[in-house]
Amino acid sequence: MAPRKKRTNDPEGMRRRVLDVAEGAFQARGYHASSLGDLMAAAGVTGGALHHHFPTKKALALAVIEERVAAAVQKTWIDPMLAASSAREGVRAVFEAVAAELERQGYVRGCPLNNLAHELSLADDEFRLALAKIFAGWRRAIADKIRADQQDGGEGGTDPDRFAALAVAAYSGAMSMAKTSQDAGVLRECLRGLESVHPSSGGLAMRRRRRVLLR
Amino acid sequence: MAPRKKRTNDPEGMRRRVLDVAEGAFQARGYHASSLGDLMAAAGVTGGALHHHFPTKKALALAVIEERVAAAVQKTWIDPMLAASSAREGVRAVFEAVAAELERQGYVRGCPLNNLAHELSLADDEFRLALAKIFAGWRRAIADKIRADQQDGGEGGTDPDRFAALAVAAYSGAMSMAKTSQDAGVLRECLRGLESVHPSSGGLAMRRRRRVLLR
DNA sequence: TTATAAACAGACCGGTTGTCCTGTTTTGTC
DNA sequence: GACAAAACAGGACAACCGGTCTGTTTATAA
Repeated sequence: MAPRKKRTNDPEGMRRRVLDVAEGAFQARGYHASSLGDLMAAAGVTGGALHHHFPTKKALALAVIEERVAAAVQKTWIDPMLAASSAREGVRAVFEAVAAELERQGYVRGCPLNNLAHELSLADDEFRLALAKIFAGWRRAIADKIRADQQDGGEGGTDPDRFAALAVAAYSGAMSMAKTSQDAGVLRECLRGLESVHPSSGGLAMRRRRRVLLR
Repeated sequence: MAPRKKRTNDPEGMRRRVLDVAEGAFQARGYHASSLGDLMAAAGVTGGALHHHFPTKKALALAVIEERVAAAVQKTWIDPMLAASSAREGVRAVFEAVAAELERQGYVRGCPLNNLAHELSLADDEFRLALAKIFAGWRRAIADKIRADQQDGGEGGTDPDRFAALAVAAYSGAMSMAKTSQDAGVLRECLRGLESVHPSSGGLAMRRRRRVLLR
């Protein structure tokens, strides 16, 4: 009786559990509002174990950013973009999918990347750089897709980097508003607006087209 | 000699000084990262005085949101929009002005509204509502300007609410990226993208135009 | 087995945080 | 001038935070 407690070392599992809890807490409450005590309790982890895997709170946040936030962007945006038949179709699909998912769960927690970016970018350069890297990869994926479309004969005069920047900005801003109003509708509104983006006048697109025509 | 210290009650001035400091600190470091001790020291205010004007930290933040953040949006966006010759020109002017200002000061602190919205929207419903109200007024100002343009014969098939949502989202998201990369250039990229928004196909615009043509 | 390091437990500590409370001074009113 | 209320000063405090420290248990390799 009184079965002796048996401990089983599972470093990877413990690390994963901590990251799971931290990812959720940072997303829902933010970095500063999440205490290590809360995380320890939620993950069922002692202080010694937590400190063993993540010496400081900053190290934990950095791991969340580099492993979890980056992965979330990859899964939500980059993978669907690679799989899409075109850049525009990919953007549309992601907006729709996210809006539908938010409406299904009836609650908007916001974009993980943007949430942390706002709170941590000015606090620490290491945070800022890690976050900026994810933004850059996100934009690059969209721009590359536009370029691929153009090699296939589509997307005539659209400037890839410009469209990518606008798509990411529109999504980020729309999520910000959706979070504040707790209503995913604005995502769809912004998508409709995005779909009206065409290189019809001015800018680099015009210049490019002209050059081609003069040849 | 030893001139007796004379105190002069100046409730409004003291309140203003506290709000000034709090506005700056919340913007630069965020709500949770700004302690009342820091604010008191920076404003040269004692605990008693602070507590007299703002019973809790939350009350202070609410005042910052309702008085300062709302005023900032009014000054930066709504007033220029009202003064502009058209909605598109107004949006362009604001983007350019903000980008130029950021480049002048060589530092991007981000959008006050978005900064606080991300940190506080999920923390407290009172915060969230106050912030949502400012977002709504911002979008309404732009949409109203589009409607005014349409009454003057311009902006044919542009959907006012849709364009307004996209403009606000693009600005918010662009500022988010600018803050993270500490580079205002993305603001200009997004502006160029926004300028390519025309009601040329799909959506309500298409339906409207078709209806006109069929008459 | 034995040595060796990694993995984990849990108490501990100095510093900070937001708030409250008791006084004192100033201001307005009769 | 008397008096009440507002404005302000400043200390006290309990809760909490992040980090450190020491000690124990588990896994690994010789």
